[in-house]
Amino acid sequence: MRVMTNSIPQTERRRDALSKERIVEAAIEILDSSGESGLTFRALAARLATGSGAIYWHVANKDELLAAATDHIVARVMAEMAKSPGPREAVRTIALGVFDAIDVHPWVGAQMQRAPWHTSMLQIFDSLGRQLEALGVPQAAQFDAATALLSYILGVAGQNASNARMHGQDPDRAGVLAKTAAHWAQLDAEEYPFVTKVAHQMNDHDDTAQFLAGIDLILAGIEALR
Amino acid sequence: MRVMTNSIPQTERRRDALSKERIVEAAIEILDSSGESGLTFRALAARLATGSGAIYWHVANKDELLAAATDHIVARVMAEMAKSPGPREAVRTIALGVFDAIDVHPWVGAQMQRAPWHTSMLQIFDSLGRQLEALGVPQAAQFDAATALLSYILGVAGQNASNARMHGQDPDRAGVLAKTAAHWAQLDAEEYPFVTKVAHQMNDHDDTAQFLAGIDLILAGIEALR
DNA sequence: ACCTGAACACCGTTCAAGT
DNA sequence: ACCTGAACACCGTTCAAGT
Repeated sequence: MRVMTNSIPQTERRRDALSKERIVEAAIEILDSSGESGLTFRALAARLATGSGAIYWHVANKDELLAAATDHIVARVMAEMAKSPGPREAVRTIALGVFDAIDVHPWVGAQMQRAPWHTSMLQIFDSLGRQLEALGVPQAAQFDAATALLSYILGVAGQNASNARMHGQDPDRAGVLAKTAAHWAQLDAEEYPFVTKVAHQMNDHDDTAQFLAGIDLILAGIEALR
Repeated sequence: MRVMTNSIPQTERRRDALSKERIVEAAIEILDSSGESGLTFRALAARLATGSGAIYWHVANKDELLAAATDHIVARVMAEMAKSPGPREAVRTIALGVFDAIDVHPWVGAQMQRAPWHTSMLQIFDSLGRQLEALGVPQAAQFDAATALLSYILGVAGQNASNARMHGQDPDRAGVLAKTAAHWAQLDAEEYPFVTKVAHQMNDHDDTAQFLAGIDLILAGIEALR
């Protein structure tokens, strides 16, 4: 008769055992609450009630940790993406999904910039590219068009990330905009004729609407290719 | 009779005296040769044959140093910009000037992302915006259009910076592209139908041409606004 | 196999002490 | 007024030692 051991099988660990998943989840929580500068291996180890070296057993280094955290967010975005009727709407939906995710997790924007050809970016790139055929874009132009869309999205993503870095979790978004508008308005009109002219538009300014306006501009240019 | 001191007037210092200008110049040299990670106050102090604390007498902190270095590069780009005949060409010239500067100084791309509303960025933003009137863009749409152009430029800038961070001063750009193309080609065609389709285009790939193709796409969209 | 936590080799920044 | 360089408070990462 074989003796049954009461040891826990390898696939079924203690609730509080360390794993890459738990580490990534904790990292995302720290990134969301304390920003990019708040994520240190010491802070992460403290939250997981372990030593900083233990994390290195599951994760190679900080780059891999940030990449895994970004993958986690992007995967969720792509999964929740409802099928859209037309290709034009699909592109807007993808772009908006990324934009909203970065609004909630600004550090994702910085990470996307840092590793633009990582898996999570390739998923977005591919789903953008898939729509271009349906839009009637010639084969030869599809690559450039998809790259343009992705570059624009990454540009806005990076700016949102740096805004968050600068102003933290500042709830007074309107106040920041008003301050910028006032600063622009008082610039030398000889040196900055355009900025002084559009300064007032900074006040009643909708980030999301402006982002979509840019997407529409590129889409209009793409449709002109036919 | 007043005694003439032989002390050097304040405006005319010793050749090797420290100054913000000399510090910024040295910082740019280090950034160009060793990349962003090479610029430390210790390395900078060593190159200037002084103590690290001395730098802080002329520069508040590392952020100010990076901003000043970026201003220096951007100012040169904007100054060398020849007047272009039409507004369409002017936008392309500005964009190309920024693109080329970032090609030589990839760290500028990262810094532009970090501080998008700094003086040097405002100059670019303004000179882009000035062309839109001549393009016949309605007043209400000019702000969005200029922002879209800048966001796209910043997006490409950030990607170039991260490429440089990854591959350093790697002269084998073609080899890197070939490697990426090979990687894309062997991806699962079910999961990445678009990426696998365009993989071969990564091989004979011209960064500058692709960047300008994106600018032209946005310009075509802008011209459709009339 | 996995975890601990001290130790190492760095950072940016400060500051008492010099000239 | 400007410079020096040791010191401080951090980092990411490693690794001998534990379980």
